[in-house]
This record gives sequence, structure tokens and C-alpha cells, in this order.
Amino acid sequence: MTEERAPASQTLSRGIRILEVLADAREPLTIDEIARRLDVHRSVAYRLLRTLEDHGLIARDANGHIALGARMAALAAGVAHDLQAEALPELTDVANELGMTCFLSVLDHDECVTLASVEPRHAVASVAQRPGTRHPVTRGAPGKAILSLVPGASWPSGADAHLRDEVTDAATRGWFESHDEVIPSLRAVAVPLAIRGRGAAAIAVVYLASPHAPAEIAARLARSAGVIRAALGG
Amino acid sequence: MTEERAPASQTLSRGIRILEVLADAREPLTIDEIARRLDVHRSVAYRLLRTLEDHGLIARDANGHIALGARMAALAAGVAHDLQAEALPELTDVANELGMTCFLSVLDHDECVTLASVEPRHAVASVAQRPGTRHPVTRGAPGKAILSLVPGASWPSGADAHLRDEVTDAATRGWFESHDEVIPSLRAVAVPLAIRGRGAAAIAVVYLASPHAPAEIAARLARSAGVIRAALGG
DNA sequence: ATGCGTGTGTTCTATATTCGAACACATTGT
DNA sequence: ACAATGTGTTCGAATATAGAACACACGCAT
Repeated sequence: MTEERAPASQTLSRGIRILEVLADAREPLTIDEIARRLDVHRSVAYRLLRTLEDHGLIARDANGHIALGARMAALAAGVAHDLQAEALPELTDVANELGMTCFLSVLDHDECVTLASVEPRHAVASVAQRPGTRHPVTRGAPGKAILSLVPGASWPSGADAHLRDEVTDAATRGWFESHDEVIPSLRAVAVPLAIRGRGAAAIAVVYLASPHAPAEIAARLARSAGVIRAALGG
Repeated sequence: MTEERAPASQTLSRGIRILEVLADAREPLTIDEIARRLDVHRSVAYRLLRTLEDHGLIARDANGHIALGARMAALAAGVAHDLQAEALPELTDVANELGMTCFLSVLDHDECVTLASVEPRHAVASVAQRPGTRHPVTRGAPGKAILSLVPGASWPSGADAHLRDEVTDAATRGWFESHDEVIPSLRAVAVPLAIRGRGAAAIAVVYLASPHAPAEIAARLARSAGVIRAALGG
């Protein structure tokens, strides 16, 4: 059944799993605890940790406990670097004009990952879409906007017929909205952002209440999406 | 001389170097090019890349070329997670009250890394300190603020006597300023942010010109620093 | 103090894992 | 048609790694 033909590197895979474990854990961990969670011998974890430390990806606090290092953030700055660079000014403009948190999301397998976000002056809440947050792409306006760019055949398994109809319907008008889907009582409006040769993306805003009509918001987002796409030759 | 007794993991180190190479390269690379830059056999790079791909840390564009994947951003969100969470609302307040970009930096070996930044409404420029940017800690106001928290013995090699005097002088008044140090014609004001058991950090603002006196700005920053430190039990 | 539990760092050998060459194939441009 | 470039796969040899075992430091209870 499971056509397991993946000749993966054991050592590298374990090293990455350490990073994943540390990102999940909200607190610094000991070597023993990390080895336990990876289900490897402690001396293995030790060598891997030493290597990660050499590269600055992890750091030890005063107690010797281990957490992700600041250089992880520096590495992540290279993700879709040009897209972020072009999108950020636009996100800022939209956030300030509409008074809403505005953010950029991209597709990552079956999840919707926020790459950058900008808060306006009177942010309703600190529920701000922090960069790096992710949730299933089948939920929320940005997710649906992204799905509208993806060939139906390669949709994730969580997509039912109802979702397909909803997405294809909204795709014709060019924008998407959601309510209570990712964060309770929060609304979102999103437009897809397709760039040549790059994965699907979307820009969106979230808000509690707004003087603007959703269609009006969508029009503003679409304008910025056009600017970004033009800048990247998409 | 160099007591090289670092039993590091070759495989993991090479895998990480791939990520570093991809972060540096502003464009997607081929497997051959990556293997060339790592100076390893292509089949080695291939297996490592396959593993990185399994974990979502890299992705291929339409041409099959390779770039950092969105999940890198998700991983990086775990860096100093609690610090970021506590600092972000404060950064936002400061940015909006002073009308300047406000950001959080931490120490990473001999570099100053920006973890989070917030732009105000009327941002003078999109020179916004993007999260992940880094520069030598010996330059700029945030760097000096961070250095003031570091025992002199463990200062980086780039620190001369002049810098030491400057930092110790400013440390007594509690805040730091710089001009033309990191970005030409830009000024910055920073205050140190020491948190129990965690690495040195600082919050700062950058601006071109300001109606506020530097001391006034510093006082506002210090207030937020106090709030953050209190929240984290530092 | 003594013992106990936990955590870190180091050394060592068998072997599983990785290395690197070679092959097959697709694509692109000359 | 041919070379040039890139990708994916196989395979034996060699080496980097896995995991056990040891030495040590620290905190905490008995």
C-alpha cells in the first residue's frame, strides 16, 4: 500500500525534528527531554544539538536549557524574500487606509501560513496574525482565496463538495470572506494573489466590524494585489 | 592553536548549510548549484534536499528550482515566542504614539537580530526593520543597548576602547542613540531589555526626524520595556 | 554527610548510514 | 543531431553515526 520509497537522511531528519520540537515547546527543554521526545539515544541528541548550536539555530539559556536561536528568524527572513519585500508596503497602505490588520498568506502543503502582517493604528485587538501562524487552508477567507488558485485535483483531503462550490462561486467575483472560521467573532476578506512560477498566495484583512462594505474592501485589496503582481512580473 | 574538538554531525551540518545558502540566494537554485556551493557530491545534496522537502523546509517552484519553504517561517515563529508575544502590543503602542517604526532586537553571538517590528501610520519610509535583519552588534543604538547588558569580557572582537567608553557612558543614563550607523541619515534610540535567564535584548525606534527629544523617546521606550519585563517575570 | 535523581560531557566500537561514482532519462538550445 | 544541463536512481565501499558505558557536577531529600 504505502509505496514507501523515500530515501531520506536519518541524521538530518532528526536534526530538523529537534527544531520542530523546540518550536512546539513553549519553554526551553533539556537535552534529555529532547532525546525522549525524539526517541533517540541521548548522545545522539547531544551531537545534533551541538551541531545546531554551531550554526546558531539553537541557544542555551542561563540554566543550560535549550531553545530556538535568533538565527532561525534570520533564516526565515529569506522565505519568499522578494514577495515579502514587494508586499509589505502594500500591506501597510491597506492596513492604514482601512484601519484593519492586513497580512500576506501563502500555501504550504495543506496549510495556510502567514508570512507578514501589518497592524493599523487603532488595532482592535492583539489577535494580530503573527507571522508564522498557520491553520488548515480549507478554513478562512485567505485559505479559500488560495484554494481558488489551486487545481481542484490537488486539493487537500479536507475539502468537501460544499467547500468546492463555495470557492468556485466566490472565485468568479474575485474575492472571499469568512466569519467565525479561524478566530471566533472575527471577519476576514481576502483576494487571491497568483504569481508566475510561485506558489499560491493571498492578501487579506481581518476585522471585528467595519464601516466599509466587503466588496469595497475587496476592491482595495485587489488593487494592491495588482501592484504586487506587476512588480514581480507575474 | 585552534583547539578544534567539535564533534559535529556532518550530515546535519550540510543540511543546515543548504538552508543558509538558500536564504542568502535571492533566487531559487538548482540541485547542481546547491551541491556546487556546498562542495559536496550532487547525490548527497539530492538526498538532503529530499529530506528537507519532506519536512516542508524547502519547496520547488514551477521550474523545479528550490527555495526556502513557508514552514521555515512557521518554525521561526517559535523563537522567543513569549518575548515576542509580550513585546508586540508594546511595540505597536510606541510606534503609534511616537509615529516611528519600533522594533525588538536580540543578541545572536556577535550580531543584533531584529525579531519583530511595527510600523506607524505615517511611516516615513519602507526602510522598515524587517524581522530577521541583522548586523554587527557593535553598530547602532539597539546593538549598544544590548552590549550594555553583556559582561565586558564576552564582548565581540570588533569592540574597541572607544565603543566601550561610549556604551558605559550611555548605560548610566539608561538609553542609547545612533546616527548614520546602520542606515545612512537615519537616527535611532534604544533602551536595553534584560530578562531573567534570557539573552540580552533591546527595543528601539528609528526615525529620520522627530518633534520629540531623544530623552523623551527613551522615556517612552523605557516604560514599555518595564511592562514587558514585568510580564515575563524578569 | 551520604545517597539518589537528574543532567551534562566524553570515549569507544560495530554497524547502519551515508558517500560518491556511474547510469538512464528528460529538456533545452545550438 | 548533438552537446550541455538538470533530475532521479542504483550500488558497493567506506565512513560517519548510533548507542552503550563511563566520569562528573549539581540539587535535594533522607
